[in-house]
Amino acid sequence: METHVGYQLRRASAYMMADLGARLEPSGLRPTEAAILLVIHANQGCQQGAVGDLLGIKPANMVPIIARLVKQGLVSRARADGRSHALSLTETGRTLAARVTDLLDNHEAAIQSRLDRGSLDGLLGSLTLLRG
Amino acid sequence: METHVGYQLRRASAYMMADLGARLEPSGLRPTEAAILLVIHANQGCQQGAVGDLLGIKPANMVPIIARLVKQGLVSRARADGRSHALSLTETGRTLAARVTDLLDNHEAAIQSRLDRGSLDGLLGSLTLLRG
DNA sequence: TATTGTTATACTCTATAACTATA
DNA sequence: TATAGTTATAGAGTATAACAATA
Repeated sequence: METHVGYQLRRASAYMMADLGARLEPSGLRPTEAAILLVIHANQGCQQGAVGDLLGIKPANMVPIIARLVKQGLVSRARADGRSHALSLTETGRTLAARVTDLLDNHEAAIQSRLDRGSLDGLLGSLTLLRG
Repeated sequence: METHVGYQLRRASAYMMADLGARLEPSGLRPTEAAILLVIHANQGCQQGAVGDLLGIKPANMVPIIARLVKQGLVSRARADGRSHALSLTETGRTLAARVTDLLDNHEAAIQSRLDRGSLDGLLGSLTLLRG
């Protein structure tokens, strides 16, 4: 299996997700929730569907995730028009987003410390080509 | 998110798993089952726990997977000692393994066609460094 | 008619804890 | 005591189909 890119990709991704999940634990967020929080933070007032499109999450799966973030007091929804909601972070949400950004930076630093600069750039380029 | 290795890894892996799942459909196997089938094929008589160790699958999760492969008539178990089973492929299992190998080769070829030789080698090297 | 979001549901993979049987 | 496997259960992420409300 060592020369199978697909398999190595899967194993590396699984390892990273486990690392990220552990690092995010103090935030109380799961990886997907953390990603959504940061996307909303960077795009205040965005629509739910747009966030899903950006992260590759189907509309049907966005619903319970957003509902939980709202319930936790991190995200607020304002009626944009009759069928869409504008999402933004609450004060609590913004504070947590800053914390999550730090945790995620630590995670990325841990990954990147295993590779030299050239390998990192090459890896990012290759992954982008494989992404879809 | 474009410069986050962890995130790009996750997206690339998800895309690949979807592709692999679709390509394996005619075999009736899921990606994890296909990997196990090929490992047993390459290691006739191996123990269940050894397969799990190799693929990073916990013992508790191996149980239903192997049970299903046995039920499908692809894998047979022989008592090795009182507590371990030696796994091997049935005739049907070997035939399917050959087919699965072809499907997996197609999958890998599709991935690798997006990268040049140097990028591919670099990617495999980097993924190995990140794997654990 | 097309868009936005929702409900309900199922599947795949993974994780932990507690257990049996054997060595 | 340690090993191999098992049972039961939960969680996280993703998928599809059918639907309501709005534009």
